[in-house]
Amino acid sequence: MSEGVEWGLHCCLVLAWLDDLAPLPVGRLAEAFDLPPEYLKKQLQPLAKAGILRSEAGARGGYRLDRTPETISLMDVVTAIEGGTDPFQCTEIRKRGAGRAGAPEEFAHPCGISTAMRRAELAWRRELANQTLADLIANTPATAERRTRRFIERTA
Amino acid sequence: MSEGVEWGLHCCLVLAWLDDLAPLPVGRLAEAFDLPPEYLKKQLQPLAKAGILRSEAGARGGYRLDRTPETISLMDVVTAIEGGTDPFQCTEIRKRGAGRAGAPEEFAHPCGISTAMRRAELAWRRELANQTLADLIANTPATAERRTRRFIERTA
DNA sequence: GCGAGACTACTCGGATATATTTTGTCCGAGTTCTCAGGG
DNA sequence: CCCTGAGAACTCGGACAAAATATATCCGAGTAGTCTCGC
Repeated sequence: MSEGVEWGLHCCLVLAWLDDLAPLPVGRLAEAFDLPPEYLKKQLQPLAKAGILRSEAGARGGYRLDRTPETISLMDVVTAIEGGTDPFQCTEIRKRGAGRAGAPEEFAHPCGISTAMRRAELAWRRELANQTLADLIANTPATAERRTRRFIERTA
Repeated sequence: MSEGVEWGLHCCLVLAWLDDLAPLPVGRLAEAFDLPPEYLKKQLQPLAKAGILRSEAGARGGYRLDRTPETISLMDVVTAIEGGTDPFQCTEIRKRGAGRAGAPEEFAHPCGISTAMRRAELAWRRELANQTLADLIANTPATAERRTRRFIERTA
Protein backbone atom coordinates (compact mmCIF):
# COMPACT_ATOMS: atom_id res chain seq x y z
CA MET A 1 0.00 0.00 0.00
CA SER A 2 1.28 3.39 -0.98
CA GLU A 3 2.74 5.63 1.68
CA GLY A 4 0.53 8.35 0.24
CA VAL A 5 -2.31 6.92 2.30
CA GLU A 6 -0.47 7.67 5.51
CA TRP A 7 0.39 11.15 4.32
CA GLY A 8 -3.15 11.82 3.17
CA LEU A 9 -4.70 10.70 6.44
CA HIS A 10 -2.36 12.80 8.56
CA CYS A 11 -2.95 15.83 6.37
CA CYS A 12 -6.71 15.37 6.57
CA LEU A 13 -6.41 15.24 10.33
CA VAL A 14 -4.46 18.48 10.41
CA LEU A 15 -6.94 20.14 8.06
CA ALA A 16 -9.75 19.05 10.36
CA TRP A 17 -7.94 20.44 13.39
CA LEU A 18 -7.06 23.73 11.75
CA ASP A 19 -10.19 24.31 9.72
CA ASP A 20 -10.35 27.88 11.00
CA LEU A 21 -6.95 28.59 9.45
CA ALA A 22 -7.93 27.06 6.10
CA PRO A 23 -7.08 27.00 3.35
CA LEU A 24 -3.59 25.66 4.06
CA PRO A 25 -1.06 25.47 1.22
CA VAL A 26 0.73 22.19 0.63
CA GLY A 27 4.04 23.73 1.63
CA ARG A 28 2.81 24.25 5.19
CA LEU A 29 1.52 20.71 5.48
CA ALA A 30 4.79 19.39 4.10
CA GLU A 31 6.74 21.34 6.72
CA ALA A 32 4.47 20.05 9.46
CA PHE A 33 5.55 16.47 8.67
CA ASP A 34 8.90 17.14 6.99
CA LEU A 35 7.77 15.66 3.66
CA PRO A 36 8.74 16.53 0.07
CA PRO A 37 6.24 19.28 -0.79
CA GLU A 38 5.87 18.57 -4.49
CA TYR A 39 5.23 14.90 -3.99
CA LEU A 40 2.82 15.50 -1.15
CA LYS A 41 0.86 17.77 -3.46
CA LYS A 42 0.65 14.96 -5.98
CA GLN A 43 -0.78 12.70 -3.29
CA LEU A 44 -3.39 15.22 -2.14
CA GLN A 45 -4.67 15.95 -5.62
CA PRO A 46 -6.79 12.79 -5.87
CA LEU A 47 -8.36 13.71 -2.54
CA ALA A 48 -9.48 17.00 -4.07
CA LYS A 49 -10.75 15.17 -7.12
CA ALA A 50 -12.74 12.83 -4.89
CA GLY A 51 -14.49 15.69 -3.16
CA ILE A 52 -12.77 15.18 0.18
CA LEU A 53 -10.62 18.28 -0.05
CA ARG A 54 -11.38 21.54 -1.80
CA SER A 55 -8.52 23.33 -3.50
CA GLU A 56 -8.23 27.08 -3.85
CA ALA A 57 -5.73 28.59 -6.27
CA GLY A 58 -3.84 31.85 -6.03
CA ALA A 59 -2.26 33.66 -3.14
CA ARG A 60 -3.76 32.77 0.26
CA GLY A 61 -4.95 29.58 -1.45
CA GLY A 62 -4.42 25.97 -0.48
CA TYR A 63 -6.47 23.00 0.62
CA ARG A 64 -9.33 22.73 3.05
CA LEU A 65 -11.74 19.97 3.99
CA ASP A 66 -14.74 19.96 1.71
CA ARG A 67 -16.95 18.04 4.16
CA THR A 68 -17.32 17.74 7.91
CA PRO A 69 -14.98 15.23 9.60
CA GLU A 70 -17.97 13.10 10.57
CA THR A 71 -18.75 12.39 6.91
CA ILE A 72 -15.21 11.44 5.86
CA SER A 73 -14.39 7.80 6.45
CA LEU A 74 -10.96 6.22 6.23
CA MET A 75 -12.33 4.16 3.37
CA ASP A 76 -13.00 7.35 1.43
CA VAL A 77 -9.41 8.49 1.80
CA VAL A 78 -7.89 5.11 1.02
CA THR A 79 -10.09 4.64 -2.04
CA ALA A 80 -9.30 8.10 -3.35
CA ILE A 81 -5.53 7.63 -3.13
CA GLU A 82 -5.15 3.94 -3.86
CA GLY A 83 -7.85 3.82 -6.50
CA GLY A 84 -10.99 1.74 -6.35
CA THR A 85 -9.35 -1.46 -7.62
CA ASP A 86 -9.43 -4.47 -5.30
CA PRO A 87 -6.06 -5.44 -3.79
CA PHE A 88 -6.60 -9.01 -4.95
CA GLN A 89 -7.23 -9.19 -8.66
CA CYS A 90 -8.89 -12.34 -9.98
CA THR A 91 -7.65 -12.98 -13.51
CA GLU A 92 -9.80 -16.08 -13.92
CA ILE A 93 -6.91 -18.44 -14.49
CA ARG A 94 -9.34 -21.28 -13.79
CA LYS A 95 -10.62 -20.76 -17.33
CA ARG A 96 -7.20 -21.13 -18.89
CA GLY A 97 -5.17 -24.26 -19.61
CA ALA A 98 -7.08 -27.25 -18.31
CA GLY A 99 -10.12 -25.07 -17.70
CA ARG A 100 -10.37 -24.20 -21.38
CA ALA A 101 -12.66 -27.18 -21.93
CA GLY A 102 -14.98 -26.39 -19.04
CA ALA A 103 -18.71 -26.06 -19.63
CA PRO A 104 -20.01 -22.48 -19.42
CA GLU A 105 -22.42 -23.37 -16.61
CA GLU A 106 -19.47 -24.40 -14.45
CA PHE A 107 -18.26 -20.80 -14.47
CA ALA A 108 -21.65 -19.37 -13.61
CA HIS A 109 -20.58 -19.11 -9.98
CA PRO A 110 -17.57 -16.88 -9.38
CA CYS A 111 -14.22 -18.45 -8.60
CA GLY A 112 -14.16 -19.78 -5.03
CA ILE A 113 -10.75 -18.32 -4.40
CA SER A 114 -11.89 -14.95 -5.62
CA THR A 115 -14.94 -15.15 -3.39
CA ALA A 116 -12.87 -15.99 -0.33
CA MET A 117 -10.46 -13.15 -0.94
CA ARG A 118 -13.32 -10.80 -1.63
CA ARG A 119 -14.90 -11.70 1.66
CA ALA A 120 -11.74 -10.78 3.52
CA GLU A 121 -11.47 -7.50 1.66
CA LEU A 122 -15.06 -6.74 2.50
CA ALA A 123 -14.30 -7.11 6.21
CA TRP A 124 -11.36 -4.76 5.73
CA ARG A 125 -13.50 -2.22 3.93
CA ARG A 126 -16.20 -2.42 6.54
CA GLU A 127 -13.76 -1.54 9.31
CA LEU A 128 -12.36 1.35 7.32
CA ALA A 129 -15.80 2.66 6.50
CA ASN A 130 -16.80 2.58 10.17
CA GLN A 131 -13.97 4.87 11.21
CA THR A 132 -14.38 8.55 10.40
CA LEU A 133 -12.00 11.45 10.63
CA ALA A 134 -13.99 12.61 13.66
CA ASP A 135 -13.15 9.35 15.44
CA LEU A 136 -9.47 9.92 14.74
CA ILE A 137 -9.72 13.39 16.26
CA ALA A 138 -11.33 11.95 19.37
CA ASN A 139 -8.53 9.41 19.77
CA THR A 140 -5.65 11.83 19.33
CA PRO A 141 -4.12 13.75 22.23
CA ALA A 142 -5.05 17.42 22.28
CA THR A 143 -1.42 18.34 22.89
CA ALA A 144 -0.56 17.21 19.37
CA GLU A 145 -3.30 19.40 17.96
CA ARG A 146 -2.13 22.43 19.90
CA ARG A 147 1.49 21.93 18.95
CA THR A 148 0.61 21.61 15.28
CA ARG A 149 -1.51 24.74 15.45
CA ARG A 150 1.32 26.74 16.95
CA PHE A 151 3.70 25.37 14.34
CA ILE A 152 1.46 26.40 11.48
CA GLU A 153 0.71 29.84 12.96
CA ARG A 154 4.38 30.49 13.59
CA THR A 155 5.37 29.89 9.96
CA ALA A 156 2.39 31.82 8.64
CA MET B 1 -1.25 -7.40 -4.21
CA SER B 2 0.96 -9.66 -6.27
CA GLU B 3 -0.66 -12.00 -8.76
CA GLY B 4 1.51 -14.73 -7.27
CA VAL B 5 -1.09 -15.07 -4.53
CA GLU B 6 -3.73 -16.07 -7.05
CA TRP B 7 -1.37 -18.52 -8.70
CA GLY B 8 -0.26 -19.98 -5.40
CA LEU B 9 -3.80 -20.52 -4.17
CA HIS B 10 -4.92 -22.22 -7.36
CA CYS B 11 -1.84 -24.44 -7.35
CA CYS B 12 -2.42 -25.40 -3.73
CA LEU B 13 -5.97 -26.32 -4.62
CA VAL B 14 -4.79 -28.54 -7.45
CA LEU B 15 -2.16 -30.15 -5.23
CA ALA B 16 -4.86 -30.85 -2.66
CA TRP B 17 -7.10 -32.39 -5.30
CA LEU B 18 -4.39 -34.51 -6.85
CA ASP B 19 -2.48 -35.47 -3.75
CA ASP B 20 -2.43 -39.10 -4.91
CA LEU B 21 -0.54 -38.07 -8.05
CA ALA B 22 2.01 -36.06 -6.10
CA PRO B 23 4.63 -34.84 -6.41
CA LEU B 24 3.71 -32.65 -9.36
CA PRO B 25 6.45 -30.74 -11.20
CA VAL B 26 5.96 -27.03 -11.75
CA GLY B 27 5.76 -27.55 -15.50
CA ARG B 28 2.53 -29.52 -15.12
CA LEU B 29 0.95 -26.92 -12.89
CA ALA B 30 1.98 -24.20 -15.31
CA GLU B 31 0.33 -26.07 -18.18
CA ALA B 32 -2.83 -26.55 -16.15
CA PHE B 33 -3.28 -22.76 -15.90
CA ASP B 34 -1.28 -21.67 -18.96
CA LEU B 35 1.26 -19.76 -16.88
CA PRO B 36 4.98 -19.07 -17.44
CA PRO B 37 6.61 -22.12 -15.78
CA GLU B 38 9.79 -20.50 -14.58
CA TYR B 39 8.02 -17.60 -12.96
CA LEU B 40 5.43 -19.83 -11.37
CA LYS B 41 8.25 -21.82 -9.82
CA LYS B 42 9.61 -18.62 -8.30
CA GLN B 43 6.23 -17.95 -6.76
CA LEU B 44 5.88 -21.43 -5.27
CA GLN B 45 9.32 -21.45 -3.70
CA PRO B 46 8.32 -19.30 -0.72
CA LEU B 47 5.43 -21.70 -0.10
CA ALA B 48 7.94 -24.51 0.21
CA LYS B 49 10.09 -22.41 2.50
CA ALA B 50 7.06 -21.71 4.68
CA GLY B 51 6.33 -25.40 5.13
CA ILE B 52 3.12 -25.36 3.12
CA LEU B 53 4.56 -27.28 0.19
CA ARG B 54 7.28 -29.91 0.19
CA SER B 55 9.68 -29.99 -2.73
CA GLU B 56 11.32 -33.12 -4.09
CA ALA B 57 14.24 -32.84 -6.50
CA GLY B 58 15.24 -35.14 -9.30
CA ALA B 59 13.25 -37.10 -11.85
CA ARG B 60 9.70 -37.84 -10.72
CA GLY B 61 10.12 -34.92 -8.36
CA GLY B 62 8.00 -31.83 -7.91
CA TYR B 63 5.83 -30.24 -5.26
CA ARG B 64 3.28 -31.73 -2.92
CA LEU B 65 1.30 -30.41 0.02
CA ASP B 66 3.24 -30.75 3.23
CA ARG B 67 0.16 -30.57 5.46
CA THR B 68 -3.46 -31.54 5.26
CA PRO B 69 -5.80 -29.04 3.53
CA GLU B 70 -7.63 -28.49 6.81
CA THR B 71 -4.49 -27.03 8.40
CA ILE B 72 -3.64 -24.64 5.57
CA SER B 73 -5.42 -21.30 5.80
CA LEU B 74 -5.54 -18.65 3.12
CA MET B 75 -3.68 -16.43 5.53
CA ASP B 76 -0.77 -18.87 5.51
CA VAL B 77 -0.52 -18.78 1.73
CA VAL B 78 -0.88 -15.02 1.48
CA THR B 79 1.69 -14.42 4.21
CA ALA B 80 4.17 -16.81 2.63
CA ILE B 81 4.01 -15.16 -0.79
CA GLU B 82 3.45 -11.51 0.10
CA GLY B 83 5.73 -11.52 3.12
CA GLY B 84 4.69 -10.85 6.69
CA THR B 85 4.84 -7.06 6.37
CA ASP B 86 1.63 -5.12 6.96
CA PRO B 87 0.07 -3.57 3.85
CA PHE B 88 -0.14 -0.25 5.66
CA GLN B 89 3.24 0.83 6.97
CA CYS B 90 3.29 3.45 9.72
CA THR B 91 6.43 5.54 9.35
CA GLU B 92 5.61 7.69 12.37
CA ILE B 93 5.51 10.96 10.51
CA ARG B 94 3.72 12.40 13.51
CA LYS B 95 7.15 12.59 15.18
CA ARG B 96 8.68 14.59 12.35
CA GLY B 97 8.41 18.28 11.55
CA ALA B 98 6.02 19.84 14.04
CA GLY B 99 6.02 16.65 16.08
CA ARG B 100 9.74 16.96 16.70
CA ALA B 101 9.09 18.97 19.84
CA GLY B 102 6.53 16.58 21.29
CA ALA B 103 6.96 15.21 24.78
CA PRO B 104 7.92 11.51 24.89
CA GLU B 105 4.84 10.59 26.90
CA GLU B 106 2.66 11.87 24.08
CA PHE B 107 4.00 9.10 21.87
CA ALA B 108 3.48 6.39 24.45
CA HIS B 109 0.24 5.43 22.72
CA PRO B 110 0.63 4.30 19.12
CA CYS B 111 -0.44 6.62 16.33
CA GLY B 112 -4.23 6.73 16.06
CA ILE B 113 -4.12 6.42 12.30
CA SER B 114 -1.88 3.40 12.54
CA THR B 115 -4.23 1.85 15.08
CA ALA B 116 -7.26 2.37 12.86
CA MET B 117 -5.55 0.87 9.83
CA ARG B 118 -4.26 -1.99 11.92
CA ARG B 119 -7.75 -2.74 13.10
CA ALA B 120 -8.98 -3.03 9.53
CA GLU B 121 -6.09 -5.29 8.60
CA LEU B 122 -6.83 -7.46 11.58
CA ALA B 123 -10.38 -8.01 10.33
CA TRP B 124 -8.92 -8.91 6.95
CA ARG B 125 -6.48 -11.35 8.48
CA ARG B 126 -9.17 -12.91 10.62
CA GLU B 127 -11.29 -13.69 7.57
CA LEU B 128 -8.34 -15.14 5.72
CA ALA B 129 -7.32 -17.25 8.69
CA ASN B 130 -10.84 -18.64 9.02
CA GLN B 131 -10.86 -20.01 5.49
CA THR B 132 -8.84 -23.16 4.86
CA LEU B 133 -7.90 -25.00 1.73
CA ALA B 134 -10.45 -27.64 2.71
CA ASP B 135 -13.19 -25.01 2.60
CA LEU B 136 -12.13 -24.04 -0.89
CA ILE B 137 -12.37 -27.64 -1.98
CA ALA B 138 -15.88 -27.88 -0.58
CA ASN B 139 -16.97 -24.80 -2.49
CA THR B 140 -15.53 -25.80 -5.84
CA PRO B 141 -17.48 -27.84 -8.39
CA ALA B 142 -16.32 -31.45 -8.65
CA THR B 143 -16.34 -31.18 -12.43
CA ALA B 144 -13.40 -28.80 -12.27
CA GLU B 145 -11.47 -31.24 -10.13
CA ARG B 146 -12.16 -34.15 -12.49
CA ARG B 147 -11.23 -32.16 -15.57
CA THR B 148 -7.98 -31.03 -14.01
CA ARG B 149 -7.19 -34.60 -13.01
CA ARG B 150 -7.69 -35.86 -16.54
CA PHE B 151 -5.61 -32.99 -17.89
CA ILE B 152 -2.69 -33.83 -15.61
CA GLU B 153 -2.92 -37.57 -16.21
CA ARG B 154 -3.05 -37.07 -19.97
CA THR B 155 0.16 -35.06 -20.11
CA ALA B 156 1.93 -37.42 -17.70
C1' DG C 1 19.96 -64.04 -16.56
C1' DC C 2 21.36 -60.84 -12.93
C1' DG C 3 23.73 -57.10 -10.61
C1' DA C 4 26.72 -53.07 -10.44
C1' DG C 5 28.13 -48.77 -12.21
C1' DA C 6 28.21 -44.83 -15.01
C1' DC C 7 25.44 -41.88 -17.78
C1' DT C 8 21.48 -39.21 -19.06
C1' DA C 9 17.30 -36.78 -18.24
C1' DC C 10 14.60 -34.29 -15.19
C1' DT C 11 13.67 -31.43 -11.00
C1' DC C 12 14.32 -27.73 -7.75
C1' DG C 13 17.11 -23.59 -6.01
C1' DG C 14 19.14 -19.31 -6.44
C1' DA C 15 21.35 -15.59 -9.29
C1' DT C 16 20.61 -12.62 -13.22
C1' DA C 17 17.95 -9.24 -16.82
C1' DT C 18 13.65 -6.69 -18.25
C1' DA C 19 9.00 -4.16 -17.42
C1' DT C 20 6.14 -1.84 -14.83
C1' DT C 21 4.77 0.73 -11.02
C1' DT C 22 5.90 3.86 -7.58
C1' DT C 23 8.35 7.87 -6.18
C1' DG C 24 10.08 12.38 -7.05
C1' DT C 25 10.59 16.77 -9.94
C1' DC C 26 9.47 20.43 -13.11
C1' DC C 27 6.92 23.89 -15.79
C1' DG C 28 2.54 26.30 -17.03
C1' DA C 29 -2.42 28.35 -16.00
C1' DG C 30 -5.03 30.89 -12.86
C1' DT C 31 -6.07 33.85 -8.84
C1' DT C 32 -5.26 37.12 -5.31
C1' DC C 33 -2.79 40.67 -3.22
C1' DT C 34 -0.02 44.90 -3.69
C1' DC C 35 1.34 49.17 -5.15
C1' DA C 36 1.52 53.10 -8.11
C1' DG C 37 -0.95 56.62 -10.59
C1' DG C 38 -4.78 59.43 -11.56
C1' DG C 39 -9.09 61.63 -10.30
C1' DC D 1 -8.39 60.72 0.26
C1' DC D 2 -10.40 57.16 -2.79
C1' DC D 3 -10.68 54.47 -6.95
C1' DT D 4 -8.65 52.11 -10.87
C1' DG D 5 -5.45 49.24 -13.18
C1' DA D 6 -1.25 46.98 -14.11
C1' DG D 7 2.23 44.14 -12.08
C1' DA D 8 4.12 40.62 -9.10
C1' DA D 9 3.86 36.78 -6.03
C1' DC D 10 1.79 32.69 -4.72
C1' DT D 11 -1.14 28.54 -5.45
C1' DC D 12 -2.80 24.46 -7.73
C1' DG D 13 -2.84 21.26 -11.88
C1' DG D 14 -0.87 18.23 -14.98
C1' DA D 15 3.26 16.69 -17.77
C1' DC D 16 7.99 14.89 -17.32
C1' DA D 17 12.29 11.94 -15.20
C1' DA D 18 14.50 8.66 -11.67
C1' DA D 19 14.26 4.94 -8.52
C1' DA D 20 12.31 0.86 -6.62
C1' DT D 21 9.65 -3.15 -7.07
C1' DA D 22 7.46 -6.73 -9.53
C1' DT D 23 7.86 -9.70 -13.48
C1' DA D 24 10.29 -12.88 -16.34
C1' DT D 25 14.35 -15.69 -17.52
C1' DC D 26 18.63 -18.34 -17.18
C1' DC D 27 22.23 -21.37 -15.27
C1' DG D 28 24.01 -24.59 -11.68
C1' DA D 29 23.37 -28.50 -7.95
C1' DG D 30 21.30 -32.69 -6.98
C1' DT D 31 18.48 -36.93 -7.62
C1' DA D 32 16.09 -40.73 -9.82
C1' DG D 33 15.70 -43.51 -13.71
C1' DT D 34 18.06 -46.08 -17.55
C1' DC D 35 21.17 -48.33 -20.21
C1' DT D 36 25.42 -50.90 -20.75
C1' DC D 37 28.90 -53.90 -19.40
C1' DG D 38 30.73 -57.51 -16.73
C1' DC D 39 29.91 -61.71 -14.07
